[in-house]
Amino acid sequence: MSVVLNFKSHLSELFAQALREVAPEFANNGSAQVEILIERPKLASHGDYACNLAMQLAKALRKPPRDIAQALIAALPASEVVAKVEIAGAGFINVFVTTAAKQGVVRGVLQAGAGYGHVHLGAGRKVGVEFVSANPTGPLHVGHGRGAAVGDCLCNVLHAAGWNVTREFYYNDAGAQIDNLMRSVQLRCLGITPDDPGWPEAGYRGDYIADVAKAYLAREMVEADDQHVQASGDVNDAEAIRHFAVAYLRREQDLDLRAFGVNFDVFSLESALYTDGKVEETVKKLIASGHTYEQDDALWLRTTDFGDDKDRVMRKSDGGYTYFVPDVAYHLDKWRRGFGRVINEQGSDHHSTITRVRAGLQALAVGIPKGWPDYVLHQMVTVLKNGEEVKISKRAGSYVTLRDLIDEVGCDATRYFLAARHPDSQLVFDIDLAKSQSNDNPVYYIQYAHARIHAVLAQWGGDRQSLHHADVSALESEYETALLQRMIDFPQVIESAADDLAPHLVAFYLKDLAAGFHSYYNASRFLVEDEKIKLARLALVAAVAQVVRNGLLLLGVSAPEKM
RNA sequence: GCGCCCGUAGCUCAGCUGGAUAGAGUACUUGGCUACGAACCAAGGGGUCGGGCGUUCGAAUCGCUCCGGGCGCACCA
Repeated sequence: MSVVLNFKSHLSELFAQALREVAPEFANNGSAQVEILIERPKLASHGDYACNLAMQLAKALRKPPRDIAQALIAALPASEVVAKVEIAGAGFINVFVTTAAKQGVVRGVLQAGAGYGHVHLGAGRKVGVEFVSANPTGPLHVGHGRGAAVGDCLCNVLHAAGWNVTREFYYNDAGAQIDNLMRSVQLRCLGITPDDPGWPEAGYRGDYIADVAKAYLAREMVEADDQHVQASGDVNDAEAIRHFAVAYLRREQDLDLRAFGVNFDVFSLESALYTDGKVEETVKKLIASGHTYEQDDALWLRTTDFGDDKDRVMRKSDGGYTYFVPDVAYHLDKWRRGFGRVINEQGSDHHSTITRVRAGLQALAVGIPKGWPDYVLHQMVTVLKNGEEVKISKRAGSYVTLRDLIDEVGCDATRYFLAARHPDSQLVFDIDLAKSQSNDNPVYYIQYAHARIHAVLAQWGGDRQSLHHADVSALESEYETALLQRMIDFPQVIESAADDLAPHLVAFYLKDLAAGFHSYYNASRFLVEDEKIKLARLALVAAVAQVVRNGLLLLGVSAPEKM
């Protein structure tokens, strides 16, 4: 007998068959349609799975829902998985799954190991995920940290859901902000500080600018994976300063990201889009498309043809391009690299670019689908320190850097904090709370479950491989079946997180799983006399540890065996 | 003014492809280590799901509207 673990789809098929018998016109190839929804009830007394089919059909069939439920149950094909079926409430059909069927998950988890939970939604298709993409004009702050945590976790989840994921970082290393950066460093080289009257309004005021200037004057070398830049020390060489400052700050950002456990496959430079001629090419294509026009010495794109509320300038009257032109060129490049799907994770303050970029891509008329690319926008992070909000402004030099957070509250806790909330909700990061109560952080609660299990397994000292074939038929208690069911849910959590682009679901799932384990731990003993019971329980908790570990790795959080 | 997001327990947040008695953490009260890790567990109080109207057998969830908060509305990026 093959082991059924995806009870949801199994039950869905059973109900589809029953439906064909009871109301054929609503079945798959019938004229009317109804969705067969199998959900997990909140209360255990309502069974393991519930189906609301009867209530959906009641009106059309003009029969009481409970009568329809009765008929559906009568028509339900036999299954080894189903222990009991009940009608409840207004007409819910509650299904109880046999404990024996649930027990199969233990072997399933232990054999699949790190692969347990993986699903095939993506079918190996390519998806490009761009995230962080901070301007190389200063250190990464909390907001970037949220982008890094959410984006990286999303990538992990998509990978687990069967997508072929590429992580990409885009550097806006051209344009006006970089000019400001260059000028700020140059002034610092000349000994002018932000407090001096000659300091420009748009200049960057942070202390790190002085560090860059000092390094430049000292003719330091910036070494990183893809770049080696030697400072000339010449205060009058604007190009050399620009080049060095960008390289210096990119290196700092890379180091921060690495310390945060986030790695990218591809780094794209805005400046390269100019030097490679991709910006020019995009402009020519847009002009050829007929969606552009000249007005007031500027070149405009008629983005209103594609749903924008007003047209946008492409080439300014001073001859330079606006930001969104290289952005369109960049996305055209992504499309040509074969990404049928692209997800951009950004702060919600960038949401106005969405319409523009999509409009530009549509104007190109190269076959890019309308809603391409996808966006995940995280809301702003406000930071509390000493009970007061810290205003983040690069220019003012007021900062809470990602590096500070990693140093003060740790990488694991920071990642968990930033990834464990819905991207749509604003986030208050209370630094004092995160620091002072770091032991109450939910991430430790989850890690503790993992460590506890490993302590038990170490105490036992037996061959862990032997647990893969343990007889688990003794696992019948309330605690045990609850844990079995939670582990069965894991693949569906990954599926939902990938579908909804909502990595925080993994964090909440893990908290529930850990809670289930801690309750079990306090209510039971594992190293008991009875060999069969002992091995069954050890197999169960070993499987739980595996799922906890798999989930923590999705979040980019470590799964320590001791803490 | 227009667009996007949010408003759920004192606080921080889940739940939102409509489902049954709205959940967790924290804080507060009480109990549990001479047995595998107490960074844990068990029990208790705490709610007009921002307000109103509507759709529905059924609304925290969908629609409209009002109120409140965040972000964005450049020939900046």
